[in-house]
Amino acid sequence: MPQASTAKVSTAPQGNGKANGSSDHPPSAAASPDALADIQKGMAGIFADLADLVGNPSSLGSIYGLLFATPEPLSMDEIVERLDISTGTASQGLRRLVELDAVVPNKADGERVTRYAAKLELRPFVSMFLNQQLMPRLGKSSDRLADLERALEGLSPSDQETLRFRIGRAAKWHRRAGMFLPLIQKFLRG
Amino acid sequence: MPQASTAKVSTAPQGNGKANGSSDHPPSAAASPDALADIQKGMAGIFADLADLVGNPSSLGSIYGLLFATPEPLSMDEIVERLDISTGTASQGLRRLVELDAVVPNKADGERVTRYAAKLELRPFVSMFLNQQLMPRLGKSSDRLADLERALEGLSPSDQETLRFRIGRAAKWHRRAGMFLPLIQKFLRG
DNA sequence: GATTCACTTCATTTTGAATTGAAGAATCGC
DNA sequence: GCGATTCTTCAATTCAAAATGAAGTGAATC
Repeated sequence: MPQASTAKVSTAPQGNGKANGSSDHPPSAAASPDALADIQKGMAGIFADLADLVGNPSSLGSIYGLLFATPEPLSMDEIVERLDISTGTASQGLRRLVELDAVVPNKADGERVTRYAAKLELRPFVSMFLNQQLMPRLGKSSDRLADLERALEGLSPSDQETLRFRIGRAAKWHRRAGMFLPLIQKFLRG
Repeated sequence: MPQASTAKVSTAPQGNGKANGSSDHPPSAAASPDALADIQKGMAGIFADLADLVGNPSSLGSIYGLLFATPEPLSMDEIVERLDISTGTASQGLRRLVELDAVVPNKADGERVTRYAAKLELRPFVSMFLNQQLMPRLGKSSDRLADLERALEGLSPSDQETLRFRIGRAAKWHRRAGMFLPLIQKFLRG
């Protein structure tokens, strides 16, 4: 049972959220105590689950989710505060997200802090998963399968026959997968 | 770094492997000390990695891999011995594999033990992954997204506009994914 | 119906990834 | 330069999933 992630994702609804610099809409028709914070929390949770589904630390997802649901860019400190994570996690997570091109850092002119915004395209996320997680692993298994096929030599003829067939079968699936992934990428692009 | 799994998968190449009941080919042209055991070990490793790639305990993969590379069905004890895992792990792993229809149990007539053989079709494996791991999670996220969309009410008009757009975008990707998975299944079938 | 053997269950332990947080580095304004 | 502020690093900690193994269950044999 893969646990719905993130018992946290900020429990604290303290004062008003919305710590962003510029904008300052008159709170106008604000309904719930802080509806925006709730939505941000929700998004953080959703993306946290998604992240660990594809084998990434869920904090990565939380951070991205928060930014995705935040109109204005956030500083690292704001992220730390809202998600209630450590500075270390935030720092590393942001670095990774920037590498993945899922988040854009922005050190504005006279500012001291760097602020981060989510790129709204999710494609990089997906294709990063395909390229960095699936492809390399598939490649490695294929190589290993090839090694095994070579090792068949030293087998009794009957075992040799059986295993050659079976290894061939496994290899066939690897080939299929290897053909599909690029195909999926193309589909995502279209 | 997801560690290439399974430092074990049986280190011990003790005496002769091949503990299977019936067959007993004259070892004929046996080259390496025990080539069959090596291949089995290799397969166990490959499938262990694959298993944890898709979020299953790697022991599941080891067991399946071993059976996949074993001409004759194996008893639980033989599996425990060859993979050097505990009876508990083997018992639970086999149960799961049988549920997944990846392995067939066979309590032969006058025998006391149940012997297990790998089903060679890998399709069940793949489609199980799609159906039991991906689909449900995607469904859950979709629901959660819908909830968030409803929560937009209590937002300032400008935030509302921004977030409606963004949530819509996330939802679009979910829909795409939801369309693709069945499509992949069909491809696997063909 | 007692004994043996095959298997299951589950409380405990192990393990390894994720997280923390404080110390150090870097950067900026003065 | 100096101090203040932001960010990075990494050894130590936490935590949950996986593995263990011994006690329990059940079935087959005599």
